[in-house]
Amino acid sequence: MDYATFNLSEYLPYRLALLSERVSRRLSLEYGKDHGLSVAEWRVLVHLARSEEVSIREIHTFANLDKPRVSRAVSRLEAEGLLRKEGGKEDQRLIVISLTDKGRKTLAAIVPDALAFESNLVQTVSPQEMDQFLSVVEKLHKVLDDDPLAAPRPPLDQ
Amino acid sequence: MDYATFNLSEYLPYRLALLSERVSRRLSLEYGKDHGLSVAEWRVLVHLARSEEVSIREIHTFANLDKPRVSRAVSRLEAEGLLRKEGGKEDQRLIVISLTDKGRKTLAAIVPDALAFESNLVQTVSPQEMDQFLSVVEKLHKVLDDDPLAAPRPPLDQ
DNA sequence: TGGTTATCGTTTCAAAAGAAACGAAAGTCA
DNA sequence: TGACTTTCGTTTCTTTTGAAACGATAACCA
Repeated sequence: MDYATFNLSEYLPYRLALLSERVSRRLSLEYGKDHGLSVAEWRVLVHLARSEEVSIREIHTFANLDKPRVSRAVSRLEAEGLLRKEGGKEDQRLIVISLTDKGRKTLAAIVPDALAFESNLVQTVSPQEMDQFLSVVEKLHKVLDDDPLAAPRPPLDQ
Repeated sequence: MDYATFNLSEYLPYRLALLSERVSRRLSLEYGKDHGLSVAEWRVLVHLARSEEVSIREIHTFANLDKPRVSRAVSRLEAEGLLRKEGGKEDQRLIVISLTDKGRKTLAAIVPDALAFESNLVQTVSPQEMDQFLSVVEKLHKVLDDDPLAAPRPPLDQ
């Protein structure tokens, strides 16, 4: 009957999910309100901010989104004129995705808000505290990296 | 063009989501594989571990699940015989949910695995590091608590 | 070279999600 | 009392999700 001592609100996986869900939901108001973007569309767009030409596969790998989600997000962003899709020249299977001017303008409008949101969020956390926090995050990831049943960690974006 | 320096993989909300998604997905294998539980069903069940009789509303409040999700998870768990639903005596609107013996057995089987998963996850993190980590988590929550647009934080389970 | 295998992006399809509306049961208050 | 409001859990309805299958292209290799 030992399970009676189990406390959900102190269970680390739940705590991580709770914080992440709260932050994500609040953040999505930031880019969803004015620009009607979903989480997937936001991630696709900001990934494009740093890399001029990418494939679906690359976004899938770097932004922790499964292939169908990327495919759909890219199609929607194309339909709204924020990016363009072209057939690959070298490899015909690949699709070359790049930002349009409208996409660049949208990014230029959203990114400062997103950064301000992050700054506000961490306003009471000192740089040392954040370093230590992130080092714990890294340790948790490392354990999962060694677990064959865990999803692989996306590579760092450059 | 300042957005070109934006790096998704260093953006805190994304880092939180990435870690949480990786942990949750791996954990769900633990209780999903043998017992076929969804995240919502798992949360409902472990909330019941500590409180004998609860309502849908209470689970909704404490386990960070919206009402339809709780309602459906409870119905499925009832269909599988892990819990029972009874009409409230005092307040006829409330539903009194309690574990069955089968539910208790399932909990007794799953909770040790879940705790072992957590122990394994934090194996390389010292108690002090975890305390500091959780204090940063708390600081981030506090900022959201002051934000009227953020979802309210669920109260601590006792 | 030709046959097999792997990878690309899309689509299918069944299940899950969640905002909104709902009926039913309390609570409020003139 | 009786109208109005609030809260409970469920259901409706549309959208999203994601595993699996798919056709198309490229890579491998005997």
